[in-house]
Amino acid sequence: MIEREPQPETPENVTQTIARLDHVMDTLPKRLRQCAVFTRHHLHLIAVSTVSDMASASGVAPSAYIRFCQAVGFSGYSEMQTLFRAQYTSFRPDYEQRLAQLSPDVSQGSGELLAEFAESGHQSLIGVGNSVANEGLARVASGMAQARIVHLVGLRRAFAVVSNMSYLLGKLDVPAVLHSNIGNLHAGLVAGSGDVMFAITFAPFSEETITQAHAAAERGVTVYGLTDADDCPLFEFAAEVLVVKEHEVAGFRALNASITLTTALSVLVGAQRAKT
Amino acid sequence: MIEREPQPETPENVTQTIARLDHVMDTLPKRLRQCAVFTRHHLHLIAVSTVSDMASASGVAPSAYIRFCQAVGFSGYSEMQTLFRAQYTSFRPDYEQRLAQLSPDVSQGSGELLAEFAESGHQSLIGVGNSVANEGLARVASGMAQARIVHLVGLRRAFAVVSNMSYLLGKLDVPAVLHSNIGNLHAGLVAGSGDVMFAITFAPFSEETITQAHAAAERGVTVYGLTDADDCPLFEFAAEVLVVKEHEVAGFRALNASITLTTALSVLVGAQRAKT
DNA sequence: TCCGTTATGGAATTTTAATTCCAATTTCGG
DNA sequence: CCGAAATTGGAATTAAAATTCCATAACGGA
Repeated sequence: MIEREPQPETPENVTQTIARLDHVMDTLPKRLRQCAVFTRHHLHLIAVSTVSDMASASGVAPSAYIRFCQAVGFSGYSEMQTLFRAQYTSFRPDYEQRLAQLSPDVSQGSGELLAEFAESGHQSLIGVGNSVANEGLARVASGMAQARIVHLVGLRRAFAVVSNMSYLLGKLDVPAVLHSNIGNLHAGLVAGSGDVMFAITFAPFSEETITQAHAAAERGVTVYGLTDADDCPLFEFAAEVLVVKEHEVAGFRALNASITLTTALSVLVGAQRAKT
Repeated sequence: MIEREPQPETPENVTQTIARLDHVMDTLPKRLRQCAVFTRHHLHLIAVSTVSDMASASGVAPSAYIRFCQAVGFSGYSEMQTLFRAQYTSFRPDYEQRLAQLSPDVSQGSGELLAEFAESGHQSLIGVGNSVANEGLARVASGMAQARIVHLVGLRRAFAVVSNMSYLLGKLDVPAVLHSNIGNLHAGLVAGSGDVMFAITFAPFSEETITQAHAAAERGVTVYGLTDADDCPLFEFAAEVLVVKEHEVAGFRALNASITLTTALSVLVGAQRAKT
């Protein structure tokens, strides 16, 4: 028998899996490539689907899908699924330990840490493509597109996210105001009829942000929100609240999901506005 | 046989499930209550776990866990799990459609766009882990850790990135100043001996940022940089320049790589500083 | 304490999913 | 247009998970 390519090693995390996927993509036969293409765009489904689900979604027989898993370096579907499920169960025993040894020896760990954050970013992004947020996104976008002015509110961790939105919306000629609390301008009072507010707050929720959003809502301003927890006070008065789940490393939550979602949102708003 | 309580109806969504959980909580016997308590706090695990997983996590036998599911109104664990999985696969009905339009690339829907950006994020992150920047990262981190004050400079697209660094460094007790150009403060002139500047600029490079960084460098301040192109002017006078390649969608570059890299950097600086 | 009732854990069973195997089909070099 | 090699779908098998059953234990009222 002809010597096969050096047997690929089992991917150990999402990052490696994606890398290998991209790598083998071109070398696979038709059906297996279908699996690769579909899977690449629906990574988040792996954790909650059976082989048959993934196979039929890929337009392929279950046996083919398993062959695909093997081509990517796993022993079968179960092994691959375990890897993608791990992110939800990530109170993994060794996780806290690993991070505990983070501070003792930092110099050695700089590459390691970066890789951890990259991995964490991948995991955050996997969650972003699906779920409820999708549907609400279109509604929020069209609401914002019709606004006279969009008020952006977000403090602390959320500030970077609204900064980015502010930049993007500006570039797209969408009238937007980035509210910082410099100079005590109170967004809730500045906003007027026909305006829309987009407020971002992550747990533990910023009092200031909530207050401003609430004030705006009471003045009849449509408030949209983005948060990372189901018990966010924004739900009480916002017209729509988007939810992202960010993965975290060593207590530092990533921003990948939030930034990606809000970037897409901004572009949607810009596009919708340009049309009118 | 004595009339049992009116048989609870099957919850149809997560909201109803939670409601019923809270409702029956007090009426359940010991073991089943354990299930309720654990499950209430780990709802997200249901979609990706087996009965045995949930049972042992609740400290209970599998059969008990199933009885618990029935007490909540489901026919068994499978039915409950299906409900929780649905939220990840809510667009599953049109799987077949998707399959059809798979190979020719996406037509723009809001969901599709989001998926594009998520994809773009993955690609950016892949680059971050293995690039050359790795090695420089440790040097930049230790340089920043020894600084009296860290000056953060970045405009336009880069502003969101420095905002985030500012937040993180603050949380980590690293003295850092976020320079905006509000009030015409010129970072290059404020920075003094023993300070370090971290400047971020992406192509096309911000004149303002370059000027400020240059001025600082001339005054003897160590300048570190982050950019996305090899011809960045920062290379001329910065002590070290990190490079990230951001992927782009429809002309909008992502920020995933930059944010991930700078987050890791910030944490490294914080950790190193805490040690001394 | 005793008895009837309810609750519990684990073994036995059923159901469903994962994987392997193989015959049929396609692909490609000559 | 033929034959070898690779690829594929589906049937057969194996593995695993879900559910039921039952003997035992715990509980609560007389």
